[in-house]
Amino acid sequence: MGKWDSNKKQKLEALLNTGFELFQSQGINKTSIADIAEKAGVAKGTFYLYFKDKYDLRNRLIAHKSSQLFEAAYNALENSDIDRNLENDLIFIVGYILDELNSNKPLLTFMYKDLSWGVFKKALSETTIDNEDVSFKDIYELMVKKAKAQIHDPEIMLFLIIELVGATAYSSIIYSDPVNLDELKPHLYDTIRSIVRSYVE
Amino acid sequence: MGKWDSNKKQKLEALLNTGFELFQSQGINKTSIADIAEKAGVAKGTFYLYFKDKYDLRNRLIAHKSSQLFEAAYNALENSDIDRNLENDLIFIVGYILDELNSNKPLLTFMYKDLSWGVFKKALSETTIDNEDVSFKDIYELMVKKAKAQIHDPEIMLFLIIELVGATAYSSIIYSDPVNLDELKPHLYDTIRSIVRSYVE
Amino acid sequence: MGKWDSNKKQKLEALLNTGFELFQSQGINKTSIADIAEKAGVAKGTFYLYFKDKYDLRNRLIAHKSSQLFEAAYNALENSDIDRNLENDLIFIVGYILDELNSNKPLLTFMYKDLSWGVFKKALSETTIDNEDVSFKDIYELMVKKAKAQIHDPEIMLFLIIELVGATAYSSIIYSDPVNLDELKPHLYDTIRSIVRSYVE
Amino acid sequence: MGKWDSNKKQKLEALLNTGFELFQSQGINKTSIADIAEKAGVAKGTFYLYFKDKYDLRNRLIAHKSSQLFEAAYNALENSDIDRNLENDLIFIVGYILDELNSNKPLLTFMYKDLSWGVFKKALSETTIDNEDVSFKDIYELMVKKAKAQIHDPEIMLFLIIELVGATAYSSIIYSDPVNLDELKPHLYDTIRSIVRSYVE
DNA sequence: TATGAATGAGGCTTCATTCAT
DNA sequence: TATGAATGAAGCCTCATTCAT
Repeated sequence: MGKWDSNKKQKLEALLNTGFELFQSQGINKTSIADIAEKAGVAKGTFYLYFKDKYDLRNRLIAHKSSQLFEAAYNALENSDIDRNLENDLIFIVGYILDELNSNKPLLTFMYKDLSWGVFKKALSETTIDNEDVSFKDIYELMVKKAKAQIHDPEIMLFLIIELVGATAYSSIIYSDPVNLDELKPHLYDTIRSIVRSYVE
Repeated sequence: MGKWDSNKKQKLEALLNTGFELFQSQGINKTSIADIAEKAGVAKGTFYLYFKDKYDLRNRLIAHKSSQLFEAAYNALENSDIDRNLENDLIFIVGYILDELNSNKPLLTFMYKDLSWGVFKKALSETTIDNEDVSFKDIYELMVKKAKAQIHDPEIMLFLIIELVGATAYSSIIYSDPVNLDELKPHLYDTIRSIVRSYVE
Repeated sequence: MGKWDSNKKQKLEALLNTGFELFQSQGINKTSIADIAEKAGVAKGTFYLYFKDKYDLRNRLIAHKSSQLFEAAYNALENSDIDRNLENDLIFIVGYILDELNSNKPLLTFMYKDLSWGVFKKALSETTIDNEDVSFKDIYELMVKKAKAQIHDPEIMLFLIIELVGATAYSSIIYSDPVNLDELKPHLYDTIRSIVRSYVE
Repeated sequence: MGKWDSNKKQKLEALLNTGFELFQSQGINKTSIADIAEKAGVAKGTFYLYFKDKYDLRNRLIAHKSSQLFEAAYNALENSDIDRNLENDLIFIVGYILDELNSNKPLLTFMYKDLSWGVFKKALSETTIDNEDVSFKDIYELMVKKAKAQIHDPEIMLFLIIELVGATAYSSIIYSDPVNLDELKPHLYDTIRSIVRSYVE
């Protein structure tokens, strides 16, 4: 990789990092492209060489960060010594992600706003930098396949779980409303178990 | 009521209606206060006599519209001949609201963005214009009380159901992703039944 | 005086007092008529029954306050035991007013902005509430007449002194630039004495 | 100098000139940034690339114009054949400036409003474009040094003279109150001579 | 006299985007 | 690729003033 290319990559990295920082801390509406460019140390015009507009940047960031989160959760699962089965695996992953978001509320806020299943699915299919061969989608498929029992409609099952967790977690973590995360967890885990069981043939 | 008071009420109504229309059709970001005022036939300054800013208007509209929706759903339930019990009642209400939102997608879009459980709870406590004595909160409490079995943590149960339905419905109705509403319904109803059952003591 | 009239007078008083307060604390540009009316406890429209606009109110206040200041200075002079002659009298009055303004900087700021000799002369001719027969103009004329020597062009002499004192005092009291009030005083007094002497025939 | 730099300078010049014109003719309160930009032939946003707000522009203009005025007065003095000494020099300069302001009342109005000794001192230290090495401050110091007698507190002496002249000139030129400029001059000159003499050791 | 809702012109400022360099 | 001056539309909001009551 020539010096030129690495320089180019540096600017892209700087824009991504700065964008993430600012979106997290101030929200996307209050972050201007001028802010991002200045803080990233590049000219305003340069921004447009890499992104269509700030929403383009945001979408890329959401996909990337979600993907990273699932990746980390899965790695933790692999290194854990819990009793492995579909229910437990899903709950471990949910728990990991909830704890992560709870300790990084700006990240939660950033990811949640305008988050759509579409963006999400894209993120789940995305292969992360560290593990270039496997996406969470692949992993989930594997988990389903390995399950002792047959699961019907696994995608819808995942959809229900993710939306349920996402929506309740946001309210719980950000507003502690109607209960805080620790109080929410048992309810959530019970519900997830119910959902999984109802998809077992 | 003096000539002024009625005039005042008219302007307020005009602003509310116009705001709702424009937020629905263009989204809040692309709707300017100037647009609202002009279309409502009042001066720009008049807007500020009634609302702090456009987010204030939006919050009031969301609360109002949500409240109306629940009210209508409950009225329909009362006039229906289904076998009445907590599970059936909740599913009827969810179904009614989903159909309503499915046939009025702009309303769904409008209500869902930045919808928080907090705003929602406020809406649920709000007494509608038509039925000045009862809020959905009251109704829900009654439904719980009437249930044959004891329900523990009814508020959390409602929270789980509402967030689950809200999040999945949005994706399903707006993007038909991962499935369309008709395909989603049975999954959703099963899940709701599971949830309710797990809260029965 | 009927209740009606006294009520009327009360509103006027309230507007004058509130206007003075707000002009002093925030400046005239940042004070709106709405502010004044609200704080004075009257309706906005009422303001226009008493004043043409806020500049009208300001001019009346400046004239009134200046007049009061000179009145107070003169009263102090009368009760003092200094060696009475034109030079000493003027310096006493100047000193009194400077000390007053130094301890009430908002008053100085308020009076100085846009203060014109025209407004001032009007103020000097105004008879104050407490002493309804005599204005400072009368007093000054008396002082000049009583002087042992003849003074030519007494009005111009007063003009020079007032403008000199006003302009230097403002800079000195507000900014301590180029020197603070205590350092300025001897210079000012010397200059005033020089001026007076040059008007003695 | 690149094409851009020269372009930049042109825009700045245009804004300065237009701002001066409009402030002079309409006053700063009635001059909007939109007016200035439009008349200068630049976009409204461009204004903000050069100035923080219109008061920033005004301050820069006052400093610049004052500086120019003193420069011109000093040049005239150098080319005159009066009997040179501190008193005469100062009176020559005062006279020159008074005549200048008398024949350019809008300039006087513009410079006088909110003029502070602070702004002024800055202007006096400013080196003008034409004569890049010498400021009026330097010149004044030279004049004082060259004086046959020792002058104590020369800065305060200048302060007294400038404030006296400024304040009286304004009233006299703009309102002919209490006398017009020609009538005022001898009084002013006498007073200046008195002041100077009182600072001679 | 007194009110205060309504007006709507007009100010300030931001910022995404372009384009000449 | 990279720059950043310039643009100008667009937004928000304030506020003096009017006028029906």
